[in-house]
Amino acid sequence: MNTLGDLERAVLEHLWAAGGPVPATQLRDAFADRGLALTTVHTVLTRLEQKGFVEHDESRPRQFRARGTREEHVAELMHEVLGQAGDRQAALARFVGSVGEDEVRMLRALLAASGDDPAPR
Amino acid sequence: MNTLGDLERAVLEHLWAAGGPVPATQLRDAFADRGLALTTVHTVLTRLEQKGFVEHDESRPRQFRARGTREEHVAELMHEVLGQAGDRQAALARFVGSVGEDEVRMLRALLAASGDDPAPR
DNA sequence: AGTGACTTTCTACGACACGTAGAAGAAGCA
DNA sequence: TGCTTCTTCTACGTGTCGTAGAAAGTCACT
Repeated sequence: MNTLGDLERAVLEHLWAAGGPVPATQLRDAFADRGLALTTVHTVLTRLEQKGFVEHDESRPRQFRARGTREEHVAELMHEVLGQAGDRQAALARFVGSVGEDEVRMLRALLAASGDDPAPR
Repeated sequence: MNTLGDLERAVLEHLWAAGGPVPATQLRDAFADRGLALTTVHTVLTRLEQKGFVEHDESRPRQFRARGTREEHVAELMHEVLGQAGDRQAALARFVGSVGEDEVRMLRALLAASGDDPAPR
């Protein structure tokens, strides 16, 4: 399922934030506080790629980028988690019940908007 | 966060399904197909207890039970996951957007029900 | 009180994931 | 061609998890 280590997550987070493609060296510099070796960054990127979270092009200094956005990822994870519930309705009810006031409004708006609209992207 | 191994998860699942308190021997028998030793079950239960998922009483053959329901757990996980999103609204939008037709209706009902009611608990 | 059965605790080992990186090979540039 | 940088290969240390043996504790019954 979704097992990402701390560094893996941090790197993926950085790629999400970057938006565009990023060379490994830039990631190493971004985590300068940890003093990571470039090979370490490469290893992590390779593992993230194996897990399907990252891809790279074939330019000389390779450019890495996240596949999908952080929000897509989160939504997907929420689905996976919800899938673990025996009673989906009950789980959704609890989720909605413990969500903030503002978020409830947000949800109402979203549900109203996607009224009979099929495939809202 | 949410790191449960396969066996840990299976045991917790069983406790959730059982509803009530369960002795370790019963769990061992429930997983007879795996031929687990009783001590193995105890180890797993102890670890689950350390992680806050399980508790036991002090009766002679100890009775173990899950803290909280599976649905509570799922709802909590969904919150944790949502918390990882930078843009909560975008994540929620994606989540809602990719949820089934029936579940959308369910959500509408839930949101309508908890109208202006504060603290649904 | 003593013995046998069952329960709980302690300790440990193998497997695997992850953080970490050195060493070697490949590619580009001066 | 030689130097520099990038990429791949391999590996080690640590932590978690599945697994369980050994030891210590508790109970019931004779």
